[in-house]
Amino acid sequence: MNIYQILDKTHPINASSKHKFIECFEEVSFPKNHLIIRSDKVEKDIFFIKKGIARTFSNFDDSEVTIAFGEEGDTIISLKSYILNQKGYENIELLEDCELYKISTASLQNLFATDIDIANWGRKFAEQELIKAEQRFISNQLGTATERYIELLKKHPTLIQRVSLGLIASYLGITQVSLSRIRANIT
Amino acid sequence: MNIYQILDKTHPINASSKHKFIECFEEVSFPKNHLIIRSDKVEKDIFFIKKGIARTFSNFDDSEVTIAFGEEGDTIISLKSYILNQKGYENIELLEDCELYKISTASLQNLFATDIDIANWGRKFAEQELIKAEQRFISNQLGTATERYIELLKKHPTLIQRVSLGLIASYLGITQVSLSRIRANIT
DNA sequence: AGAAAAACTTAACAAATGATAAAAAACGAA
DNA sequence: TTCGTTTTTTATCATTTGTTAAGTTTTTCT
Repeated sequence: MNIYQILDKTHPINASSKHKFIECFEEVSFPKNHLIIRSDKVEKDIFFIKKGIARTFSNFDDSEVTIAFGEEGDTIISLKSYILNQKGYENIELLEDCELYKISTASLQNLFATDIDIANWGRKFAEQELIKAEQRFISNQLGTATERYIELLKKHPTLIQRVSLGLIASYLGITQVSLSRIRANIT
Repeated sequence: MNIYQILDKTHPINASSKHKFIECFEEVSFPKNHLIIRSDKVEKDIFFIKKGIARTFSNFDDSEVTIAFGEEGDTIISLKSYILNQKGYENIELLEDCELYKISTASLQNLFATDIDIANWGRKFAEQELIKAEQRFISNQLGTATERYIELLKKHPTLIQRVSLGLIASYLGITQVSLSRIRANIT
């Protein structure tokens, strides 16, 4: 998915603003297993996935939560770095070799402050992420792990082939062993 | 909390834009138990709480999830109406007699399209809600209901006095009976 | 104040999930 | 391919949370 499609997906931008915007991006590649965002750092860049898949997760004590998976067109971002310029709670690792579009938060802030079309793009971007976050929250509060797993299968059927069971389980908020048991029961 | 404080809390706006912005608000009052946002409607307005407390919840089948409580300075909003102009999944009821500031989404869209300062205010607003949503999600995935209850007590000590146990339980994702048992165990 | 309604607690049993361990299957590198 | 590693399954037992029901306390209304 190229950068034009990625930006347009969020919000249309007029041609001259879009040109200015796209000039700030750089294409980069990283290998599988690369830890691209670290929770102990204020991250200076955000990324969009051209090709590949990533996992956002958070560590506390000895346990780990998978917050999200990102596929082509999705964003790799430390929210607390991007929004508050603070150390985040997210780590993001690449689950495959990835091709990414990179832009610095400094460039973004500058574009937001000077171009109303891009400012509204930034607003739409946050709003769409917010909708996703709330839907995710509601579906995790409702129903059993079995229901959530079946819903995930329906919504992201390809994900199960690309990602290990343990990570899916951590995304669903259960242990890998529980998920294996659930799979045995629904077939 | 007045409308100046509420708007500034999110993002500073220059004086003339702020004046234009505030002119679009209207003060309204509603009694306790009023259902101000309904999930079966596209809502045309959003509200900020001057005085009082509200609860956002979602119904599916026969169960109900409390998504959030809103106190003074917080927003009463159907995200899907505001962002996508679609019917939402949220109901919002007032838990006390409330004084509110009201603005139409149409006015907001108009302000966003024409004033870069207000567009960036809208961006910051969505971003801050996003941070809250993600923190909430992470803390609900981690640890036991007991830990989440203790965390809530620390973060919002006044809430427990203003809101019934059943609603707190539904916020924590457990039943009222379970929460009562938890309270009996931690004292 | 007194009656009715709502909120909260307690208890017993059921269901879902966690923890641990061991075995089987799938995957990857030499 | 083959050996070693990782992933997945299966099983057992412990813990947490849900369900139902009954009883107590608190709040609300007249």
